[in-house]
Amino acid sequence: MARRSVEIKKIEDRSKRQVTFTKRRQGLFKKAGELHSKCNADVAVIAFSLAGNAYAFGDPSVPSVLDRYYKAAAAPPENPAPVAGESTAAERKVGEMLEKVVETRDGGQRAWDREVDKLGFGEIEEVKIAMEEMKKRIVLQQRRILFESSNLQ
Amino acid sequence: MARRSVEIKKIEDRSKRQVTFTKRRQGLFKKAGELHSKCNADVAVIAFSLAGNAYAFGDPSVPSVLDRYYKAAAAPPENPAPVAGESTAAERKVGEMLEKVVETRDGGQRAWDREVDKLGFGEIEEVKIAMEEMKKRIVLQQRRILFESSNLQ
DNA sequence: ACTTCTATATATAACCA
DNA sequence: TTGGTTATATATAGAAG
Repeated sequence: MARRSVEIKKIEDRSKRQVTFTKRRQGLFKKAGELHSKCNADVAVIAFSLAGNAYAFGDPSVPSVLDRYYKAAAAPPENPAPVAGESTAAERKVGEMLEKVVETRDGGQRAWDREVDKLGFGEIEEVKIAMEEMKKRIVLQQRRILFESSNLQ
Repeated sequence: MARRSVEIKKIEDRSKRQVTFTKRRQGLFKKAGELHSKCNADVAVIAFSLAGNAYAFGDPSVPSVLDRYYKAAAAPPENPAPVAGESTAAERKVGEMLEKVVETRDGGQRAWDREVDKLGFGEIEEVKIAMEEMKKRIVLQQRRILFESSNLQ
């Protein structure tokens, strides 16, 4: 690359690091664009500067590539959609509760109540925390949907 | 780069294109990793081959970078995270209910029940349908989280 | 298809403005 | 900060196994 050998270690000097980040980011985006035009491959690159600024590049667009990625990652052909991907026991529990409530379409207003009643006393707090996490995810997901068509930089 | 000049145009020969894609993808991922280690920058790269296979690289991980990206894209500094990005009235209602339940951390097992009781008779069905939609999103989201530590490649 | 192996094109670290 | 210039390090197209 340059006048000295590559030195894979972190650059300490803030100013130099900023310059290097900018140059390498440009190079990375250019490479990504070439991969797209030469190989007709969809590609997206996202990078955050230390300052916290987001830079993104996508061909044909960042959101389209990310959507494709989520679909590919979420539904690998050989795994036919295991019903719940919950990662903790409490989250699994919440998933089960939602399942039950959703299934009870005929049902009284007490569907939620019945599900909650089934919980042991100690589970309540765990489930609430899990619920909180899950709600954050829902909000994130919805923000994502809202910004489906937008592109940074 | 190589023995001839670069030719930005699409490579027609399938076999050559495949080889070029693999080589350039590796190069791109390597560059991304260097950007991370040298500049301490979070970075993600996603590429799809023409065959439709997904390849992803992320430091510190693909999902963490994507989450950061969505937050940055969805919450520009002047919009301080509006609590709900729900798109329908029923989904907004579900969001409010979740909020209430989550807030009642002290609370009895009846938090859900109380929230459901507040609904008008006609709202119940709408809320259930919204819940169903939201649950789908949760499942998708959770599948996504499952792939948090994995790097396709 | 997948590896090495070059010859050469590009990218870029250090300078300098 | 930003934008060149240049000397070198890397990346990679094509070839050959």
